Amino acid sequence: MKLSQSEENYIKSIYNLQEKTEKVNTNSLAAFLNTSAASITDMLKKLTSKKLLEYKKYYGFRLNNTGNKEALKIIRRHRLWESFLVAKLGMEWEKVHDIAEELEHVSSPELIEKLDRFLGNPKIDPHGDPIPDEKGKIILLKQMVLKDLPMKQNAIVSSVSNQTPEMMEMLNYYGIRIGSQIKVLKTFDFDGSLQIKIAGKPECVISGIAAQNIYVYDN
Amino acid sequence: MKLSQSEENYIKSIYNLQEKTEKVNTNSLAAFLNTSAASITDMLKKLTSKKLLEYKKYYGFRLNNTGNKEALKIIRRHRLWESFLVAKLGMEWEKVHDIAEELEHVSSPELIEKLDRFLGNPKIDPHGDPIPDEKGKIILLKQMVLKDLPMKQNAIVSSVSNQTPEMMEMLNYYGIRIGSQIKVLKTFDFDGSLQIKIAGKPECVISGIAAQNIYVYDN
DNA sequence: TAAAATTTTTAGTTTTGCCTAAAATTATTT
DNA sequence: AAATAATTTTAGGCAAAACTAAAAATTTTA
Repeated sequence: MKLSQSEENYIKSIYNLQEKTEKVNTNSLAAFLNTSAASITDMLKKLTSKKLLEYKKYYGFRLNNTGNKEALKIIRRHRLWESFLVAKLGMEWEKVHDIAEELEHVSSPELIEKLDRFLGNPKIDPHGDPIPDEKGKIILLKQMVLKDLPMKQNAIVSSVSNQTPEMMEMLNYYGIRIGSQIKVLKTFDFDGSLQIKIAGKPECVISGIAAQNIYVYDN
Repeated sequence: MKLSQSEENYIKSIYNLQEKTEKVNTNSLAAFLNTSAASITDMLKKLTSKKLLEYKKYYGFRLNNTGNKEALKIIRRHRLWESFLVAKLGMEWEKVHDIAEELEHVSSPELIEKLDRFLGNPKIDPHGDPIPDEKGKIILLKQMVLKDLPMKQNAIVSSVSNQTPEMMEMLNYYGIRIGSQIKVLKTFDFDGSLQIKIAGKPECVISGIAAQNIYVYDN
C-alpha cells in the first residue's frame, strides 16, 4: 500500500489515540494533529475508501486490521530511526523525535530491515517504547524502575525519566547506556543506594534517587 | 531557506545540468525531470521569486550563488546518505540512489553533521563522486584506476566500475572497501598483476584486470 | 422534551505541483 | 526575408491537503 506522508501521519496519530480510547473522534484527532475538524473529515473519507478505517459518520472511527498493520510499520520505522540517532549518532533524546518524524516516511523495506540488523535488532527505542518487529508484533515489556529490580536479576536499561545534562553526565560517568545490561547486587537500607553491575564495567554504587529515574526491562 | 521537496529536486537537477552546459534550457530540464515544459516554467518563476535563480524568459537560466549553495547542501546530504547505506548498512551500490533520493530531503543540519562525523568525514561517495563539505566546498580529486597508481604512493579506494556479485566477492576476500587506504608495492610485468598493501591487512597480489576496475584517489 | 451547546460534516476557497492545448517567441530553412 | 520548425510561455484545469464559514447531527441541560 502506497501512502502519502499526510496519510501516514494520520494513521499513526489514530493508532496512538486508539491506545487510550476505544473509538477515536474527530475533534480529539484534530486537536492531536493541530488541525481543523474539517480536514480530519476529509482524510477519514480518504482512509475509508482505501479500506484502512472503520468509520461511521458522527460515531467515531478506528483503524481496521490493515490500518493497524500500516500504523505499526510506520511506528517501527520511527522508533528504529530514533534508536539510530541516539545510539549511533549520539544525538540527545529530546531532539530525535522531530527528525525521526521525517525519516519514518522513507519507505524502503530493505532499508528498514538492514537498519534493524545494523542496530542489533533493538526491542526498545530511546524513549523506552517498544519497537514493533517486521511482522508488526510488539513485545510487551515488564518495564520497571531500576530501584524495583529484584536482586541478581539481569535487566536491560530502557530509558531514563529525567533527561537533564546533569543526569546525562552521571550516566556517562557510570557508563550506563540505553541497552546496557544491568544487575542489582546489593541494596543499602541506610540510604537506599544500590550496588550494581553493568556489563563490561566494574561494580559500582548508585544512589536511590538515581535508581528511581532509570528504567529497565526484564531480560 | 525552507524548500519543498519539489523545489529541492529542481535545484539539484539544475545544478547537475549546469555542470555540462553554461545556460540550462527549459526542455532539457523537462527531459531530465521527466515532466512537461510548462511545469518547468512554473517552477522557474517560483525559484526566481525566491532569489535562487538567474532567469531570463526564453533565454535559459542558471542558479545564482544562493541557489548553488542550496544545491550543494542537497548533494551533500544525498552523498552522505549513500555512503551510510553502503558503508554501514551494507547495501549494494545500485540500490542506494533511490533511497538517498528520499533521505536527502530530511533537513536537520545537526543530523547531517553528526552523520558526517559518524561516517568518518568521507570525501567521496560509493559511486566515486565527491561529497561537498559543510561549507559547500568540493574537493577535486585526482581519481585514477588502481593500475595507474604510482608505486609506493598512498591512495584511497573510491569506487569500482564493475559492481557484480563476483567483484564484490573478490573485494570482500581482499578486504577492500570504499575508503580503504591502499598502496602498490610492486608490479609483475609478466601478467600485469600488482602486489598491494591495504591498511590493516597483510600484503597480497591482485590481477591487472581487477586493478583496472578499482578506482582510487590521491591522498 | 424542547432549547442550547457541542461535535461533525458539507460547501466553497487556497496553495502547490502537475497536466494539456494554444499562443508567443526564437531559431532555422529555403 | 519570409516561411517553417522548434522552443518556451501562458491559460485553464485537476488533485491533494489544507483552511473558514455555515449547515446538520448529536448530546447536554434546563
